[in-house]
Amino acid sequence: MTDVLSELHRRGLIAQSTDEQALRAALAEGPVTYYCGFDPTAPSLHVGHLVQFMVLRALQRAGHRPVVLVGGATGLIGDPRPTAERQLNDRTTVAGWVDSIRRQVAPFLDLPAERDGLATPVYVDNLTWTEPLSAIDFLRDLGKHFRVGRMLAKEAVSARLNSEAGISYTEFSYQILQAHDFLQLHRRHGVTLQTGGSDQWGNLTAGIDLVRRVEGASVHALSTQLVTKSDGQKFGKSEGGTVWLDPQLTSPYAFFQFWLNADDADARTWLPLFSERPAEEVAALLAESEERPASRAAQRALAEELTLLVHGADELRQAEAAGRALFGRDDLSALGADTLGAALREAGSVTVDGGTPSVAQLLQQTGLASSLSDARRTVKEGGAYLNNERVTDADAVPGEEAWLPGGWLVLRRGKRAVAGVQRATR
RNA sequence: GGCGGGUUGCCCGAGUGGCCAAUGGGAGCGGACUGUAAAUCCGUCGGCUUAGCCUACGAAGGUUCGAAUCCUUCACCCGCCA
Repeated sequence: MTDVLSELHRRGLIAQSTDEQALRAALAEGPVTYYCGFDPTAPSLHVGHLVQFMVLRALQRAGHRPVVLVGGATGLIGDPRPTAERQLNDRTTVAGWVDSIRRQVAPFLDLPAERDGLATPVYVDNLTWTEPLSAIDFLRDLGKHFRVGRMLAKEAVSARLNSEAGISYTEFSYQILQAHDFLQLHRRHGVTLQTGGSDQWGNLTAGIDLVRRVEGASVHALSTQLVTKSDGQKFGKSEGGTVWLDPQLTSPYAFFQFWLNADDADARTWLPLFSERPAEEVAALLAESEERPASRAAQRALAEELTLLVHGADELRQAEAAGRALFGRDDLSALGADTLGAALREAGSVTVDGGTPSVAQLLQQTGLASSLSDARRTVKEGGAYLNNERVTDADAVPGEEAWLPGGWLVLRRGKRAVAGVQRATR
């Protein structure tokens, strides 16, 4: 059995762990059943969640057994964020998100299970055991094991107590529910290890304490390093906002572009985190990036590997081709209708029927501009292009000669944001 | 329950009757430079049928020719006291 911990360390994935000697021994001894939870706070997971999958996959590859929890119950309560109280989402919304996230998680672990004969993941929803829990049970059976002093000392809670926002009793209780999850999974599936983000450390240890008190068993926790950006901004945002894993919310093309556009400094720190290539290959790519930054070797490797993982081979091929076509030096009219159409559909496009709208309207309809005012502003700033030519009049309507083969217009905002407009055929 | 402080645009934060769509900083967006990078500089940064109009400063009312600014009530947050 390979030493997973060493791999995880090498890749910079580990932030903290409980007694590493003991954990290493447990992992070496035989298959360990481990879990990681995802709360449904949005319809989709985003790139920030990928770190968790990297850890889950590495453990699975090393012969251990994954359990994936989707927090149908905890999603209704809300894990305290450092800044402010969460807005509660209604039950049907959360239930819908549980389903979509559950489906989204599948390819990460099911595919290796199927293809490489690794352990098949078990999927659970904590609503199963949290919903039937009465207030009496909650307070008597669980509450008694928690000391308020310790709960208050958790960073997530103390940060909020010291902030203007304060904290509600609802969110204060969150750690008890997550600790309960660990206990339930320990009982039901023999789970002895929980992984999660470094911001989850308090919740992870709450679970360990509860299992020890109730079952007298010693279990482990592993937290992942927070992925950062060199300029201090939050990881996982791009021009269009959050980079989602759901292709409906973030197209495979946009996903690919997100990685390709990473800062040099970021790409180098992210590559070991997100790449499952052998260590020597990663080292070679980093060296290449260092010597010839313009090659963007690290960025390319990230874009290719992760698009393949999240969206599959077909989508990767199309995303790559689209990028080549739209950012190529070639004249747009030199592209064939097929290439152009495929690229623009990948980048995002709209169809117009009837009269052609003005440039400003098209910018807004394609989502390149958030409003008509924004579109006009963009044109005024010289940031709007039609078929690679700068547009100067926001109210101008593209003439007959503007339409490219296949009935396409190529609209661009700034250097990178591209969208297609197709004329309806009738 | 009482007293005090607070709630401003994506975020932080000025503004205490007209010159306020609201100073400043950050983020975002665009331009120049580049490598579809970073840094830097410049511009921009509520919406619309864009030389004009509409909606906005926790919510609802009120005073006033005129309110983010004054008054009343409500909601929420923070602190101190019971």
